[in-house]
Amino acid sequence: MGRTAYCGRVGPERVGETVTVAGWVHRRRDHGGLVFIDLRDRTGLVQVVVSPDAQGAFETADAVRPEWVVSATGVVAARPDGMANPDLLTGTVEVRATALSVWSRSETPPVSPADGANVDERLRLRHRYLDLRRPEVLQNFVLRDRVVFAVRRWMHAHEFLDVETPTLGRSTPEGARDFLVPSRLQPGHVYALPQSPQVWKQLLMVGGVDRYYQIVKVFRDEALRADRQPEFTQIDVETSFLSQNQILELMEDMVRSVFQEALGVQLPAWPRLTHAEALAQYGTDKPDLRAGPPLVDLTAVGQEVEALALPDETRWVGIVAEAAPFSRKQLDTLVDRARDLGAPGLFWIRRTADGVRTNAGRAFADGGAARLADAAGVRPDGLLLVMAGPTGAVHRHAGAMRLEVAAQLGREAPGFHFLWVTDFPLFEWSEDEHRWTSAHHPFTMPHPDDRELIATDPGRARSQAYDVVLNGVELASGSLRIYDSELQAQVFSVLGLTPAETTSKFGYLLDAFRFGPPPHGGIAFGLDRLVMLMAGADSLRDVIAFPKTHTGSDPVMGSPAPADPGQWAELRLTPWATDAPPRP
RNA sequence: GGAGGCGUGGUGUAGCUGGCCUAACACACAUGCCUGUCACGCAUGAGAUCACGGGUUCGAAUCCCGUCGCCUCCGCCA
Repeated sequence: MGRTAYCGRVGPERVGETVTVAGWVHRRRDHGGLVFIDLRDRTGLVQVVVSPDAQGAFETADAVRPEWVVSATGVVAARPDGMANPDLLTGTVEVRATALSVWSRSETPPVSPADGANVDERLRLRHRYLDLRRPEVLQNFVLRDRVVFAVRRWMHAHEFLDVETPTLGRSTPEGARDFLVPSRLQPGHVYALPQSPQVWKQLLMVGGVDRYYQIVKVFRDEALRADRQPEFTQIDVETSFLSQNQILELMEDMVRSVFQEALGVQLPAWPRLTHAEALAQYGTDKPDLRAGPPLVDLTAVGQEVEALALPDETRWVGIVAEAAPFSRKQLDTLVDRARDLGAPGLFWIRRTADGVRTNAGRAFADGGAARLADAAGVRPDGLLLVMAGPTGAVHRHAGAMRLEVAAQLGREAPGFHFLWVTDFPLFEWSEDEHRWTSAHHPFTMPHPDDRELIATDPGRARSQAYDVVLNGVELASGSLRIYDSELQAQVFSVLGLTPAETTSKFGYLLDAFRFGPPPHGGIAFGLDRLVMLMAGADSLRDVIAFPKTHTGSDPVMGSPAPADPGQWAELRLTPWATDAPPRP
């Protein structure tokens, strides 16, 4: 064996040297009397030339096939005049082989590393080892490594301790569905895989760790999406004795330094919006700042000019865009799309040389459409989309339409647009369960100004919780935590947890809080999402080496798989027949 | 839990308003020829129970029903 050079790094500076390169046969071009082999490894391609003078090697070159593993020894030579390949990093040189060894053979691969990505993704995932041989696939993992390394370097420099927490834990109420692991030693009892190391890291703060981080797998048994996997990796962080503002600044600095180090990108300071501002301006708690200007509040004018006899509290919201790219038909499509979202309707107002055009008909009193366009600052050849409805719903719909418009324009600004969203509500009303639930999690510190509201008007109480949003994707979520047992008990009671339940479910945390818990707070970043966005990928699957499919199965090993009867017996469990009726 | 899309040699697709399909094309593969190619070229050849099950029909890749798998979205995801 004895490789002395990576294929992709055999450059003109090595001309004259004898090297041994090793890797996979990418392509073979056999000219009868002369054989060219493109040899590929992690770093790229280099052309190996085998001529009939090289006895032994020539016969071998005749036999090799794509994806065989070979090594070639030879002199690095400049290519003859006019024979350079500008598409190849190593295109000005070639390795003139004197020896060629076959280390292993390959059957014809089901997905060809040489033939690009245009293959069914499931097949690529099933044979991920073949997919990974493609440099553009591996590249994402090179980036991921750089990101992780940059995070660790920053953390270490800022005195954060990497402390591991258990993977086998306890199921907790609230939040996502847990993955459960049955205990053999204690039949009938289960562990839960962590949805986050939340409670552990709070206990570490009580333990005086002061600054903790961990790059750690977490698990949530919920429906999957392009940006959601059942197991994923968090950059989990917790600190003591810092204000919310200090935490935000620290974390922003961390991400900035990671972008600088891993991508060479200098990020500007991140804007901050409160949750209420985000909803009002973008109709979502994860605004995509690339998708055009914010929503415009047109309530004052809208209420004045509307001729529909809408309720007094109706809010009016506008989206401003260029008109030119939208045909009449596309505008109709937008109206349909708004209905699909559940919005009552969508008016478009188009400003032309000779006034305005609109689909609003008699919805507005005379000149109403023009007045709305004025109020929204629509320029000539501009377009205004107007929606009306109750606060909240109309913003949500308009926010979705804003993204729809941006998608149709196809002009999302490039780059990384971060922001902080702060002051999330403490509670959300669950229609399903008919009770208050935590907007973030049950340990979230209420906003200091809203303590009274917890008892009197929980829905209006804000929390000291914050999110990092990047290009419309929720990238991180965190909060200051409650460290006072009484306050914690009050929050539990709003959530409808009885003292007996809290003792049984969270007693260990409440116990710890009896022994001097420091003020603390933290955050968790979705590492996979971060890398996905940095890589410009569309799916988490592109940045996870062996991802699960949409239905949670692993195409490589074929998990989940039935357990055999002996395993069930050991656990004292009996699986329900899959065709059995749902449990009562 | 719901909506939509897709499933045809190893791969990507065409065919899918039923018979002309004994399923076409490209790539890959095999054999042979070729000393400057780089998606090499040329010639010849092999390779598919059209995802699975059922139905309609004289006749189904094509129409209908169901199942499975994959993808996207809504619900869900503290």
